[in-house]
Amino acid sequence: MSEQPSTRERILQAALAAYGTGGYAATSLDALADQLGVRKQTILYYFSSKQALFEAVIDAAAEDLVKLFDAEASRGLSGISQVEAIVRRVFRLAVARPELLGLVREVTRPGSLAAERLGAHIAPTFERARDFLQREMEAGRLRASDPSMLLLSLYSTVAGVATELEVQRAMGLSPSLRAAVRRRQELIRFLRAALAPER
Amino acid sequence: MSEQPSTRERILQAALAAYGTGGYAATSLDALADQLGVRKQTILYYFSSKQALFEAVIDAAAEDLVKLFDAEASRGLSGISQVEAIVRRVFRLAVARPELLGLVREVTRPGSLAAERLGAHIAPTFERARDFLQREMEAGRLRASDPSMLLLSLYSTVAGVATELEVQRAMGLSPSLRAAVRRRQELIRFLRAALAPER
DNA sequence: AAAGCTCTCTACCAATTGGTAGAGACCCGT
DNA sequence: ACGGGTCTCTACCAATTGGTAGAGAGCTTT
Repeated sequence: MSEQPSTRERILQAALAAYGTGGYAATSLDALADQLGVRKQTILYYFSSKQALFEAVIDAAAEDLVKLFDAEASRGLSGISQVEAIVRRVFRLAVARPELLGLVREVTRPGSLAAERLGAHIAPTFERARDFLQREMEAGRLRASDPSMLLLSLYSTVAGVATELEVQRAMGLSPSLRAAVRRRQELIRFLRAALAPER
Repeated sequence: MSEQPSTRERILQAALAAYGTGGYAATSLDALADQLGVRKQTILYYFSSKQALFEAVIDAAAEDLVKLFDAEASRGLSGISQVEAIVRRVFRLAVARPELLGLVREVTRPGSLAAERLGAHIAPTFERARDFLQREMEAGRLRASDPSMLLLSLYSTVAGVATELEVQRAMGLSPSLRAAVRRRQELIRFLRAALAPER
């Protein structure tokens, strides 16, 4: 007997999907309500304004993301193995819930008012990741470089390969699941080469 | 005596900037017109609808991008040097015209109607890039891998590092110009490591 | 000077937007 | 039976949206 999600939860999920794919501005409350089989005023009962809904969506998404990464990071792997585990996790996420990464893209738009909000949630996780990279570099298990910068490169590469479906289509890459798996393997080879310490 | 841009050109430029940063849906014709000191109907005189303006913006942006890359690619460098030259070029572009890369992001949204249009413009350049990578791999000047996939990784990494300003801020990276230069150097080291053929 | 073309404007419009006010239905403990 | 939450609804509203119709100003051509 699976508990059915509350109306509030359903609204959050639908809004996350819509904002994460179509974008915030392009998603009207009416459209959202229609899709849920509910009146717009029901949404405004749970969330006092469109902006408030957006913020709630960001909070929910951030919580999911942080939980996911922290779970993966706490397994205590080392060096490239840990990076590889995270990459696999992100790819699984990109397949299962593409709208989550899409929302991050939406929020990190230049001038976005919501970027700070997401940043505040994720900052601790970033810091731990950076510290991890630094430790591993010092221990000689990763190629030495600027950890912040490396983290940015990793984020860009993984998020891009995982989410840029249209670009992949334009490049003639198949959007099938099997192809995505191959893509992940190629990416991991790419990252291994970039991260392996020099001998 | 520098020729001043025509009204049509000014509209295109302003629309490119607005769509490339705030996004298509979030930019109204009225806002655009205000910013240009012109009435909305003037815009609709040159471009029959908002959608038509968007398409014209995409065409103009694609032309700029293709011209830029082709110029850089025709210098006949080889292997990593060529990749490095492109990366430098993209960074210069990200500083000088951030809205151009922002527009690419906007257009490559999932489900975007305009993605095909941009793709059609850029496809030949992609193909040439892929052929280049393949040749260089066969010649042993780049690490062997899937050229399409490598191209996607390169695009994601470079575009991300060059454009994800909010993410960089969240990671505690300074947005100053000097910091951007260091960032580019770190990225090039990262890519060199990833691309260098195995010895 | 008249006709025609290019360009920007004023005046509107119907549809959609986010949001307010408040009624009614359901469920709970008393 | 009843009063008080909790929830979803109908009814509206002012502002903004993309878009139409057409006048008029300034050219150039005849």
